[in-house]
Formats: sequence, C-alpha cells, structure tokens
Amino acid sequence: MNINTQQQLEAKFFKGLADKSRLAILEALLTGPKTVSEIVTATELSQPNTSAHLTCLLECGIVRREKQGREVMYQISMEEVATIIQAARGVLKQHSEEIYNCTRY
Amino acid sequence: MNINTQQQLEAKFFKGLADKSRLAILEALLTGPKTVSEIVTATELSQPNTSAHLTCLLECGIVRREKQGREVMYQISMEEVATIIQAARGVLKQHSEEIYNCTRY
DNA sequence: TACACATATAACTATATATTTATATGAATA
DNA sequence: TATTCATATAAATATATAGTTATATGTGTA
Repeated sequence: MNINTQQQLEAKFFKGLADKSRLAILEALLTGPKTVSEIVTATELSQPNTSAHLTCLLECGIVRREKQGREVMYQISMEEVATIIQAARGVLKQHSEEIYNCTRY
Repeated sequence: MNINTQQQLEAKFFKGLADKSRLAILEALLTGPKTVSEIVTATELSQPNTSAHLTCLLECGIVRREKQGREVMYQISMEEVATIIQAARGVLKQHSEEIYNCTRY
C-alpha cells in the first residue's frame, strides 16, 4: 500500500466526520446506543437522510448496528471517534473565528 | 452560538483534513515549514491546486504563511493537527479494510 | 526597464455529496 | 391476513468541491 492510498484512506476517515449531519448523529450516539427513530428525533434530520448517513457510518466502521425486532440499534464502534471529536472541540476553542470565516468549504 | 452552529464548525474543521491533497500538503508540512514550490514538489499536485488548498488551510487557521521575498513559507499553525492525524492513523490500523470498502464517499 | 520567477486568482469543467420525495422491505399486531 | 410501524433504498435534484488551463500580481535581477 503506497503512501497515496494511505492518505486517501485517512481522507475517507475524516470525511465520515466532516459533515454536520453525521456529527449530529455521532453526538447523539456519544451518550449511548440509540434506535434510528431516536436519532431522527435527536438530530431533527429526515428519516431517509438519517438512514443514509447511518449506512455511510456503518460501512466505514464508525458505528455498528443490531436489529431488535423491527427496530435497529446503532452505536459507536470506534472508541477513538469520541477522542477525536473532543480534540476538534479543543481546536475550536482557539480557532472558531477563523473556521467560521473560512469561505472555501 | 447554538449547538447546530457548533457542529457546523466542527464539520468545517474536519473538512480541512478530509481531502487527500490537503492531507498530502499537511504531511509535507509536518516535517517543517516549506515554500509553495517545495510543497508542489513533495505532493506532485499542480501549482494552482496547491495554492488553492493552501489558501483554504490558511483561511481556517490550520496553517500560517510568511512572505520571504518572492517566496511564501507555509507552516502548520495548529499543533493539535499533528495529534489528530496521528489518531486517524491509529484508527486505520484497526479499520482500514472497512474504510477501504466504504463506497459512500 | 525588461525579463524571469514564485505565487495567487479566475473561469471553467468535472465530479462528489447531501437532501428530498416516493416507495420498498420486513416485523409486529389487531 | 390486513394493517401499521420502523427502517432502508431508489430516483431525482441541488449544491459543493476539486482540478485544470490561462492569466494576473508582485518581487527579484539582468
């Protein structure tokens, strides 16, 4: 595996976190496992949109799921994610203004 | 600042890292300050593309720059970035296969 | 001053991604 | 079994972002 592929994988991992809707979902899951409905309520995203993002997070291993009757429980499966989100919050304490003003993305 | 804005800022921060070209640039800068030309050489990106990404990273406070004659030196200004990239590498040790197979983004 | 060099920007194109609306699937229950 | 509930998926649209080519800007130097 060359260095370029390694960087593509790293980029892909960060993309999992680089979306406000997915972060809202992950934040909801930081307090513990939740069903899709509970996540929909917590995040105020539409059900299909929530579902799509969850599938996305599932595929790249950030969350895992478990069927329980007709409900599906999701939970964070990558412990490091909590740490990394915390680190980002630390960065925002210092740099929120620059990031706020950044117009590129 | 409501929680939604906070999450948008977090997402914006992660977007800085969620691109293979920007990660290549940051990796080049992890070993120390470099001019744009040096970064172009190290990353094999085109000069205008490199410049655009650098402006992007500059705007959101991840790097800073300093003019030196007709050259411009860039360096990482957010120490936490190195730590966060390291954390991502740790995650990849466990989850590279899932992330590799993830087709959503 | 004219030219060469380093970097930035603009216009354009291509592509990736998020979101919505509508619908399918599968499980519980009346 | 028909219906309702929970979730997933598909199709369509909208938007955001990356990358290229061409050019502008500013600085050093012949």
